[in-house]
Order: sequence, then structure tokens, then C-alpha cells
Amino acid sequence: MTAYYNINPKFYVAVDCIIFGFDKGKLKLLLLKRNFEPAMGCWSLMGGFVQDGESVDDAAKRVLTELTGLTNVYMEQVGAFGEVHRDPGERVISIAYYALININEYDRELVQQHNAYWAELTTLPPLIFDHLQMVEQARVLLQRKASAVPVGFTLLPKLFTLTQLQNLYEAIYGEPIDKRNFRKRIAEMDYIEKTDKIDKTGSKRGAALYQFNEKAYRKAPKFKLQSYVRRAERKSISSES
Amino acid sequence: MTAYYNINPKFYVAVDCIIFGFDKGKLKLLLLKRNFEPAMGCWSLMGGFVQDGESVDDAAKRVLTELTGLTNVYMEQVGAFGEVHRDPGERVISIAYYALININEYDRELVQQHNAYWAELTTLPPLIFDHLQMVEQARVLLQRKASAVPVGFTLLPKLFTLTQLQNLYEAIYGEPIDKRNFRKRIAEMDYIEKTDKIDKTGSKRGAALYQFNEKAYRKAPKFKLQSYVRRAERKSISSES
DNA sequence: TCAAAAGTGTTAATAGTACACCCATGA
DNA sequence: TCATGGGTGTACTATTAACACTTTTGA
Repeated sequence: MTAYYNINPKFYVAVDCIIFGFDKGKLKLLLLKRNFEPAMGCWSLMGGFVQDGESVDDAAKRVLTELTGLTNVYMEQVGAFGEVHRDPGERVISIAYYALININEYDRELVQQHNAYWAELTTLPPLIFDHLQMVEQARVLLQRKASAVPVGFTLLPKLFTLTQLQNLYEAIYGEPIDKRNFRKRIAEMDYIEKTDKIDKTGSKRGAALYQFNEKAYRKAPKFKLQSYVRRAERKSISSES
Repeated sequence: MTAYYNINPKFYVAVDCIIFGFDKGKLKLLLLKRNFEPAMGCWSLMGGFVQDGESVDDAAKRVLTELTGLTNVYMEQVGAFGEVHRDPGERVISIAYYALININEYDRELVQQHNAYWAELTTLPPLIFDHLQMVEQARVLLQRKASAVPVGFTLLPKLFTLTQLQNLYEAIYGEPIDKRNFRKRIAEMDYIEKTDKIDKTGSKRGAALYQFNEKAYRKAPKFKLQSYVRRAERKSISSES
């Protein structure tokens, strides 16, 4: 029975994490400036190798925690990247994951130790290997996910203004959103609750702070922002040709 | 530099193929009754191991060709499956792909040699390991893809009737579609061309045969069947809770 | 007093859904 | 002649998109 397996080769299997954060109206990625080989000095995603006795999903969680100190983070698999020479050093098959973190909560010391920095998604530095392709795929998946379920809130502080929320969706879809239509849709989602707190940092007048009520969402999980991804996808399909 | 890699373990990496076909109004999957270990006698997807010097995508194509004799088949990656004990024999990380084939064109002899059979998607036998999970994920991806771009035609003969096309979409989404609305939308897609040929096998009156014009599609790639996947997804989200 | 962000409704256009009958033919 | 699948149009509803002004307040 073992012969069934052992006539076949084995491979290093890595995970790479596309770590999204949101700050000052911009989507950002946590990237490493590699101070180790291969590709020392270049920018890359945070990665690591799958270990014995560890599932691939768990490897991705471990790698994220190694860099940020965070656990229980929202993560989704992007897919497997298996070109023969994608890593010029050795044959490595990599499985990409994206993660959404609150940019105020990670462990700054760990990030510093790894020589990692936040880069704006719209102005990324050149990335090693196929990491840019991973990022692009992750972005499409995030757009779809964010239009179907309320994952966006994990990128925001617990209390947020509607302008922040709108800026987040604009950053995810890369295009402006009509304020009145957006707020109309938000108002239909009862689990996005207005608090009596006011944010005075963003404007003189002050803006009401809202919160996402997880339990209320589970009771009535209607989500009304599908139209934005449809618009974005129509745009990208017509520019694909 | 090698030390960077070789402190890490290596793994068998497999590919598994979810092979969709369409016949007599039903979506089908090509499954193997395993006459080899592990899990001899059980039903499984067609799979194989990634080899040295072969990309993961190429491995999936090779495995599909080994079973069906077909090349240039529409395939999409479903994702990586990496639980530690998913294969009880050995640790194997598997990457699933789905393929869409024309059920009239595969190599019957090869399929017979592999002890493979078409099973209806709605009444699958129990599958080994996590193969059912792979199938379910593939089905969701197929639904999305089929609503965004005209992949469905690869499951049909070159000439098809509108009833066949509608049955295909009904099978993909698992729910009935209104005939007049469906035909109205098809009529808006100029690259679905009516031929002067008539199919008399399906009815006494005969039905007009249509063909998909790839070039015309590329010129004007508007696709009008998005609403069906939205309906299906609304249904599945509300039944998820 | 004015700059800067917050907040607020209506209307028009488009897309989606529901629905029922006649047609052509081979058996 | 009749059973079977092929083919066709309209009216209603829901969703989406476009659009501009008033409010508050700190500097």
C-alpha cells in the first residue's frame, strides 16, 4: 500500500498571507522587505512552510500570528500556486490566504522584527515571484466576499462613522460610491447600529459612531451591498478583452 | 541558501478532478470505483500526484487526459485541501480542479479501463476522504462562473436547442427557469446564433439548433444570465444559518 | 464668517418576474 | 386527432442610479 504513494515525489508546501488593513481611507497590505535569501532586499508577502502534523489552514494561521501576534483573524484561502519555477531557489508549491485585520491592533514589535511595513494597495512596490498575482486574486475574492457578507467590519475599529465605512467600500471596489444611496442601504441593515457616541476627529460638526452587532446579523442576515461588486465586475469584464 | 528550505518537511501533492458532464437534462460527474488501495471499492474523484518538473495545473490536465483522452478542456482550480489526515494512508495535500467536458466526446475505452462511471450530481454515491466537499465547492464555483461567462456551452454539443440550454442552466442552479424570460435573455446575446438546422429527436415539431460563436462573443462579451446565480445564492444564504 | 464634513428624499431608468396560449408534427 | 414539446409578448414590481442642498461647528 505504501508503494502507491512512494513512487511519487514530495514537495515543499508554503503558505503566503495577503494581509489587508485599512487606514486613513486606504486599503493597505502588510509586506516584508526580505533581509534573507532568496530574493533578499525585495518585497514579499509574509509566508512560511507547512509543517508535519499541521493542516495547511493552520499553517496560514500560524504564519499570520508569527507576524502580527493576532489570533482569530478572518482568513480565506485564495488558491494554490504551483508553477514549477515560481520560486527560483527550489520547487515550492504555495497556497495563498488573505486575512483582514484591524490596523490598530497588531503587535508592532513583531512586525518590526520581521522588517514589515504597510504598503498602499494602489501603489505596491514590485513583489517577488508570483506574489502580485496572489494579491490580485485575493482582491477579487475580497470584493466578492465584502459584497455578500459583512466582512468589512473586521477592517474597522469597533466604532466607526458611516463615512469611514463608505471609504472602506470605495477602497475595496476602487471607485466612488454615492453617499445617499450608500446610507440608504446601510439603514436597511438593522445590525449596523447607531451609538450615541460622536466622533469629532474627522470633522468639526462630528459624525455619529456606529457598531456592527454580530448577533443581530445572525438573526437577520440580509446584506444589501451586492450591487457594488456587480458594478466593479461589469467594469473589469469589459476591460478584460 | 538551501538551509532556508531544507529544514522544512516535504509532502505528496495530489490533484483531484471534478469532471462535469451533461446528458439527458442532468449534470453528471465522472467517478472512479477504486480497484486499488487505499479505500478500494469506494467511489472517488479521478486524481493523481504532481510530478517533478510539472506544474500543478499541468498535473490536473494530465490526470484529466489520462482518464478521458481529452485535451484543451475548460478547467478551473477549486482550491487546496490540506487537512492532516484527509487521506488516512499518508499525508497528501490535494488541489482540486473542476473540468467541463462534452459527454459525447471522451474516450470510452480509457474510462472503462479506469473503472469510471457517470454519476448524477443529485444522487452521488458516498465519496472517499473530502471529495464530497471538493464537489460542493466546485459546484458553487461552476454556478458563479456559468452566470458570468458562457462556459456552459462546453458541456453541450456544438449544436444545441434552447430547451437543452435551459435544462443545462436548470441543472447547474438546481431550480426551474421561466422559459420565456430565459429565451428573452438568450436573444439579447447575439453570439448565440440560430442555425437553419432542426433537431427532430427531442420533439415531433422539431426545435431550432443554435451554436455559440466564440469570436462574436469576444467582440461583444455581454452575458445576461447573472440573475440566476443571484437567486441561487440568496436561497443558499438564507438556508445556511 | 467660512470652510469642511455630516446628514438627508425624490424621481427616472432599468432589470427582473409572473404568467397562458397557439403551433407544428408524427404517431 | 391528439399528445408532445416548440415557440412567443405584455404588464407589474423591485432595484438601482442620478442628483443638491441644509446643518453644524471649530478655526
